Amino acid sequence: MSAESKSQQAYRFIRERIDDGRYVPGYRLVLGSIARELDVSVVPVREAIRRLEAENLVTFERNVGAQVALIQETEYLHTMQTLALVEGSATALSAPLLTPDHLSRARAINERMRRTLDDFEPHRFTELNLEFHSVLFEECPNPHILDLVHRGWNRMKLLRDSSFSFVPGRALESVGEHDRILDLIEAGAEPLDIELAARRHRTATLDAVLAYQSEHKSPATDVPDPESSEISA
Amino acid sequence: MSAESKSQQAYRFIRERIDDGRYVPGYRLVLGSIARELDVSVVPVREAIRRLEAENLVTFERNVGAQVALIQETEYLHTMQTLALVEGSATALSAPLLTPDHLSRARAINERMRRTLDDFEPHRFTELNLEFHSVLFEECPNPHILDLVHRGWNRMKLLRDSSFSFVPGRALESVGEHDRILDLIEAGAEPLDIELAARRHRTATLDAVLAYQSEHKSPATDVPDPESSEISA
DNA sequence: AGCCGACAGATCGTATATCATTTCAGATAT
DNA sequence: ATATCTGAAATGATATACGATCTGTCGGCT
Repeated sequence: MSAESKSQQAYRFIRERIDDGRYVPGYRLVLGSIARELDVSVVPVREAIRRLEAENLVTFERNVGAQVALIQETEYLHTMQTLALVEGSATALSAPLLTPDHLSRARAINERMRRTLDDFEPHRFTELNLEFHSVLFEECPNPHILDLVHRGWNRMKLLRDSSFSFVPGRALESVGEHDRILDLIEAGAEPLDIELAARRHRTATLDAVLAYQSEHKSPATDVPDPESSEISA
Repeated sequence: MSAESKSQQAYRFIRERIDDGRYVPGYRLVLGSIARELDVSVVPVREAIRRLEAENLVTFERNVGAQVALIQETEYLHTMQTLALVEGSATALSAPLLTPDHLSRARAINERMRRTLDDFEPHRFTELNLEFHSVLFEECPNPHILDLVHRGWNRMKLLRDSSFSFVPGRALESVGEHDRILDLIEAGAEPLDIELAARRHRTATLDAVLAYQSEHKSPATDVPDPESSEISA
């Protein structure tokens, strides 16, 4: 009894690989290859790719094929701007519903983040950052907004280049802002104040990233060669 | 030379019917029937439905089939809350980019809205309302946020019951708020003030709708009978 | 050498066919 | 009369097959 349809299976298969970076942006998704790898026909794979396309994780061009979405800088800006908006709102909506338990868990995660700064672990820092906000959003009463947050995060993950998500000088400030947001929530601040604080938290990170980028004079995003990231059979 | 793939054709076909109400919420989308009607096979139709599913316009259950999405009251609340958020942001982002031409066009539409109130034309009013905001969003620099606005509108359209989108006593206020928003933009107000004004504009409408609903004691949303809304061949 | 067109391989797009699951009507038993 | 069973019809899910389109390469021409 397969509890999961083959199209769902294909969806998870591809999605997993995009998330963990095995399929980098620009990697070409060939229907036939994926179908063979999963031992299914191309029809369910097409469906899976269509769904990923609707989620903006892959682009699909007629008679050409699909590839993991490439993020351009301007695209990145728009995504982060939207993310700031929905994260701010999600935080404000959740705030009045958070229990002391939530808050203490969030503080604990934040402490761990602080510790990852001593050892230099950008990847772990980023992970914990998502965990931190996930705790805050656990009680979010509006699933739509939560869904938008997740979409934003997924798009962010398409940037494997860590310089897009971690700026050394910025990390400490970020941890401090987390604490301040928790303070606001604990103090029962106005929802709008919480919303704007959370929003600024994201936009400040964005600004830091952009400053860091231009400072380090990174050349334009290059398209990775699909072949070079082929999965070894 | 068909510039449009059959799956896109099927998508537009269904989408059109959902938008204009021929397929009411709850209407069952039978793959085979739609395929025959379009004289294509079921494969492209499935793809089209998957895409609509990703847009939350239809629900698709394994081995059971697809139907036009049903909106529950709580769902409606979440949608409107999200819409208030993204419309507010879209308005604020657009504001500094609007030319006098945009503003005068918006005012003209708003005047027409005022006129529809004399004659009782709720449907026309709702149409013009979308037009009004569309003009404001023409220059929106963030396509993601604009996309979210459109998704919100589409979901709103699933509520064919006009009492969900038009409250007689509220309409006049709404027109007044439009003018006030335009005034703010024209005066070069702070983006945040514009954002909050636009947000309140939507939430106020929502509140009015809910008050109107409970006042008129509408029974719980009922699931329309798919058969009763069959298209006459 | 560089440009252009034809060919071949790869890949996508869709129709058709078959299998699986659900649904529902009608029969049967309690 | 109600509940349950059963089997056929409807519908969805997937595999396979074939045609269409694209892409890149090879050879000829200027």
